[in-house]
Amino acid sequence: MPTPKSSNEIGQAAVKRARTEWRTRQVLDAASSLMSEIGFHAMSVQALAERAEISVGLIYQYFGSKEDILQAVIVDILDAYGDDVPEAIAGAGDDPVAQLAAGFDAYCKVVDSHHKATVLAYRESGTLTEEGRAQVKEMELGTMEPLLDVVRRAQETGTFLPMSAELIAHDLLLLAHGWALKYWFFAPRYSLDEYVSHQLAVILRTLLPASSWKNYPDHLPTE
Amino acid sequence: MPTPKSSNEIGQAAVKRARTEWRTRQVLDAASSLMSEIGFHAMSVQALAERAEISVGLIYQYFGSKEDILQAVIVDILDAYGDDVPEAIAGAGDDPVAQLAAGFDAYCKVVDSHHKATVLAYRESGTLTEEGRAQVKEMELGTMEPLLDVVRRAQETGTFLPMSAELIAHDLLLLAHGWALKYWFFAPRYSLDEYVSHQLAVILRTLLPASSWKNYPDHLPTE
Amino acid sequence: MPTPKSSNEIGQAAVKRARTEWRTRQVLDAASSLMSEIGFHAMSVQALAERAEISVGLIYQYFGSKEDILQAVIVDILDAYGDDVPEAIAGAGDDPVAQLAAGFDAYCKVVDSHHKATVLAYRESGTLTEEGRAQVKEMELGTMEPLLDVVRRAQETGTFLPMSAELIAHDLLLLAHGWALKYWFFAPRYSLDEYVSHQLAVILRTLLPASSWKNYPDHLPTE
Amino acid sequence: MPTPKSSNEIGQAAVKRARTEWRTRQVLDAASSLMSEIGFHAMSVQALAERAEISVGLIYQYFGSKEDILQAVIVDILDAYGDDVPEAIAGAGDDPVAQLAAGFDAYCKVVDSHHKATVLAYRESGTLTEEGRAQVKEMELGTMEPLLDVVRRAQETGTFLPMSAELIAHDLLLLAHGWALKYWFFAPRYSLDEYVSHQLAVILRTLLPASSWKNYPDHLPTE
DNA sequence: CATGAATGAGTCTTCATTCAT
DNA sequence: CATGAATGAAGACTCATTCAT
Repeated sequence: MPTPKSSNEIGQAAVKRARTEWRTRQVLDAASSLMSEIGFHAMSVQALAERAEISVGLIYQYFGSKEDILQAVIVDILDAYGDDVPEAIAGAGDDPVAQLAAGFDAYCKVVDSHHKATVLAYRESGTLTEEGRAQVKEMELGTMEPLLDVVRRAQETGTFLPMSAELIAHDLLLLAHGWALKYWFFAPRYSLDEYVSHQLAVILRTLLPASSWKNYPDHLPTE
Repeated sequence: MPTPKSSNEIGQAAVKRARTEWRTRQVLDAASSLMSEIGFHAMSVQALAERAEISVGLIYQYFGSKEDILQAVIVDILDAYGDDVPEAIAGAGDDPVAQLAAGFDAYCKVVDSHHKATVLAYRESGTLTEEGRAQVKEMELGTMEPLLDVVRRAQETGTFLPMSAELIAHDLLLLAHGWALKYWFFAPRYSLDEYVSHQLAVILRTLLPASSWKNYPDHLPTE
Repeated sequence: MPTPKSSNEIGQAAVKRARTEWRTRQVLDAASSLMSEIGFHAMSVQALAERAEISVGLIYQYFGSKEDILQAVIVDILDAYGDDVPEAIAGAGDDPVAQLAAGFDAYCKVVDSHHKATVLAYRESGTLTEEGRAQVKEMELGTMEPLLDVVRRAQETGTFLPMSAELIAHDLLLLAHGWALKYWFFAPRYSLDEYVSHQLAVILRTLLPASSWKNYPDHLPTE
Repeated sequence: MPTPKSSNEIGQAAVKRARTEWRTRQVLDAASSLMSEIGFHAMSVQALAERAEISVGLIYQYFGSKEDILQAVIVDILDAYGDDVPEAIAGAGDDPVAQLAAGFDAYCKVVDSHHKATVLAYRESGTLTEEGRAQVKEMELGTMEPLLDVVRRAQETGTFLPMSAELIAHDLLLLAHGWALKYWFFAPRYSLDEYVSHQLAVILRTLLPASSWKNYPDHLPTE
């Protein structure tokens, strides 16, 4: 006996979609925390189901395989950068130094709030399929893009010295990720702000001609 | 403790020890390459045995568990730093800039030649036991020590600016490891030397007062 | 805890419970027969699964380990005594001799019907954990209790001679178990009834004063 | 180069034989204690070699397989009865009651001194091959023989009542073995002598006509 | 004789995935 | 939709046995 199609069918579909989204999020969050704690391989799908308060079978209706979950978790983190970093840059006015400072700060804040998941992404990306890995690599390069743009534009206007913007952008990423990768070392010794200031100064002393350092007393200590 | 056989008993013991060492190395090398390729968890002990051309049982005579092998592989890499880096520094004369350049260069060369295993160490150190992880952490800090010393001594003589030597040393490590962590990105685009020059310049511009840059034309481009 | 389905939810739960019980019994019976045939250690879990017509994985959903199965099998046998022996005694009237005869007979009948499993319990109890062994010991003493009670009460009324009731009860157990332990010798030569009569007579001639033997012509042959 | 055959070749052979015997005993003793502690299956040949202070390879020159060792250990115990029990009976004079008492006492003393190995024989005899088991069964019946003979002869002279001598002899064995099988229960509560007296009395009250009990005040308490 | 390094088949156990309900 | 019972392939690890030295 087929379901009677009532007039509020659209409303029901919306409810359905919302529920699906809610379930997916629940699984993703549970997976993220569980994997961070014990790692992808040590996490059984049954354990994940328990943590997510969902049945094993249902998980397999949202995700095709255990690996798909890992993929989704990593993508989920990388998505976070897409929103926050450009927003911070956009709100930093016209000065490229301020833009870079704001962007890097935002980037590091995301790393900090997801520091376990960030390490997870480093650790488990080798577990993904070739395609999955490719997607993650591409997305990661994408998170770098806003910072890269700031550097390139400032080089064009002559504010930053000419040098490989790519390398510099990678350094920024690496130093930001470093906060997560060596969290056990840094977190007990430095505040996130101290860490960010230091690393930003390192990069700015490379990017800016020494003669203009004095214009940025907030970011570069006078010698 | 039965009857001693003959006068060349010591020779026989030496042969035995040599064989043991050779086997251990065989396993370690096979494990390192196999784990780098497919990861620790995906590597079955059976597969390791085949790659090492040794029986499964014998592996367990040298290593207590699969995890012990991982631990040994990681320690094995970390050992490589202990020899090369101090030697490079010692052979670099009295100038701290030259020392840092030589040390960092040596460090990066080790990273480069073990770049897969270096990534492995990042990836899989979470798989180790608490003690194992502690040992690895400590050893890793140990690899940093020689570079840290150079920085500290140069700060005392006023050659380097005063700042957190610890943070700088960690940056050096991170940037060196970055070569391995993003090998897929860097290696096709830059030579190792280019990478090293760039990163060294970044750090030196931070450590050296701008007024002394001109004294190191090899490491710092004139603006 | 998702939406309750319908009014027959309780019925479904009952079905589930029944299936679980059935499976457990399936495993226990298969294990009992297989272990009796070839021993605990020679029985692989794979073989057990095949005999029980169940998958290996499912066995581990009901039992935590192979040893748990052994424990359960032994406990299962010991449980059989708890029901039959007291019932037989209760149905034997007021005469302690009749009670002892009925109890011992029931005991031996249980031994007979589980003679392989009884030997199994002797053989493999050393394989259990300390706690498992303790539980089995205690349960075994429990199976003795009803017979011990009969003896003690009859001693109080003077029907039985005063002597260590404990030793007598243990003798009864031992002689009953003897039927299983030396089944290969006894079974082809004597019927169970003959065996029981003989052993009961041995014990009664010890417990009863010679003067009262004539009152029990069914159990004690006149000289 | 073949061994030079010297004149004291016979002496050397004797030395060789003695050494072999000594090694065999060492293995047997180590096996007996090790198996009693942890069981046959839990005992690895390598562990046995260590305990026996002998190499693994050498064990396999004296015994064809691990099971052979078990067989040898059990036979070794059963041999002990062959010497002691007949001797005790022979030294007990002409009275069958005294003979039985002496024989049973000797039997129990052997059980007591090998109580762990006795349990071992019960536990692990199922592990033997068909032939091995047959040999052990036969030998066990052999240990019963001397006691069986005493009973039969006394029945012929009318000292003991006519009844199945076989059953009685088995009871004696069972009760003797009971000391080992329930050592954990009996040993802390009774001395071996008390145990033997009790069990002997049980059997004698069955074998002897009540009218002759008074003639054996040492073994049978007057009512 | 004596050693113990070497083998590899076989064991218990886990867990991703499916599917009847 | 949702469940979780059921599956069985695959993995780490052990250990009886052999054999070159």
